[in-house]
Amino acid sequence: MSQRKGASMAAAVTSSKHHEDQEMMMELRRGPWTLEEDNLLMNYIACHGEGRWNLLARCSGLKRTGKSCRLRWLNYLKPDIKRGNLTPEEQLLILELHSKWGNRWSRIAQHLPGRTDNEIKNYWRTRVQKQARQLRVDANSAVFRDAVRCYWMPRLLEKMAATSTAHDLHGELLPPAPPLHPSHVVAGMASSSSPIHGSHDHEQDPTSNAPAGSGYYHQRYPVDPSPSTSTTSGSTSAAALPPVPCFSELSWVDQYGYGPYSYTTDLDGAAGVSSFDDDSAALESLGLDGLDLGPAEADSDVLYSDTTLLDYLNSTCAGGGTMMTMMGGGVGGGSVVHNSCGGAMGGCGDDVAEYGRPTSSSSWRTDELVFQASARKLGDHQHQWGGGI
DNA sequence: AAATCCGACAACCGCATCGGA
DNA sequence: TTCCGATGCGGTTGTCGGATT
Repeated sequence: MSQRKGASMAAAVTSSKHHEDQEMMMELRRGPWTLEEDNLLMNYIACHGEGRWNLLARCSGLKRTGKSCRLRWLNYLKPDIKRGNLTPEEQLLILELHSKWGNRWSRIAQHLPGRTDNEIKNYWRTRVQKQARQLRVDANSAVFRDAVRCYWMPRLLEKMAATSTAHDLHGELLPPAPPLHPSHVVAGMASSSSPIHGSHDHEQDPTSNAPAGSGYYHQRYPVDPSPSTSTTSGSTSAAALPPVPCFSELSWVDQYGYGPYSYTTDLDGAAGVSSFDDDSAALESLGLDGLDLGPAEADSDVLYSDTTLLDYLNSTCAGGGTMMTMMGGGVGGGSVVHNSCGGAMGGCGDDVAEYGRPTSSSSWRTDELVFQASARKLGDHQHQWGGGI
């Protein structure tokens, strides 16, 4: 435990006026929750309901603070918590809402049923801010947000469109594991005091067979695979998301030909479409979907030369400008985002070597390189983020 | 094979706000 | 009006497993 925490604990203890409080503080458990603790908490809430967390902490037999109990419940045990990777729709929504509200995680979370503010916050910090760090720009800067809009968001839109047309959403995005609500665990839970580290359990591919002894994975991540029975808060389907103009309405993507890569036809001509389609298929095969860049492939640099990816970026951003106009109108309530991306992206090809790491490095992800190159270019233009607040 | 690094996320902390006495 | 406990929010840290060296 860190010195900071140790000091804070000590300070809390010494500031306590009563020996009882001191004793209680000394006995307080911290760190990962055990199965038994989860069991206790769920049982208590099942009987008494949520709220009055300090009372709960005192009466439930848990040696935890009310705060800790509340957090455990809200972020982990609550029945409608949705587990698993964020869908492209959700990622897009987060990017857009964050552009409007900033770090108002709880407010953003309200628009993503089943997702917690903590989860969204972590997503932002681990995925989005990572990109910003690599670019050496502030994640809240206009430059970075433009880059997100011109590269990232179109990618997510493509992914969404591809997913909606090529797959059953539920088959693609939902873990097929049978639903098992935490409350189901209460009765049949095996006695165990071993620490639980959910972050590692659920990092496993939900679609893969759970390894032996990983039953808690299913206990942790109750998902209702049936659209007909899913509730708004518990569903993972895109349809369950609140109606957000543009982003959640995939229909216009198809309607306007903004489905997977088709819009490049108008912008780059037939010659560009061919190689582009090849790349898109390959990109798809790698699982590159916006920020969720797939694992680095040993031959990825061979498959996707910078030139081809930059063509892709040029196409995407040029189209993205148009798309952003639509986005700005839909989401921002009428503000129009000018097509700055197409121009800004015009010379990206020359900048990859300048800004990116050597492409011979297998650990370097070409997508990131292109993303950063695009962001650098955008830095020359300093366009303001278009989504109205 | 071992050591180290890194990504991801659960959990904790401090502060702000709310609401009742 | 003030006090105080409960709750909510956002920032930060600790820990783990996997990837890399």
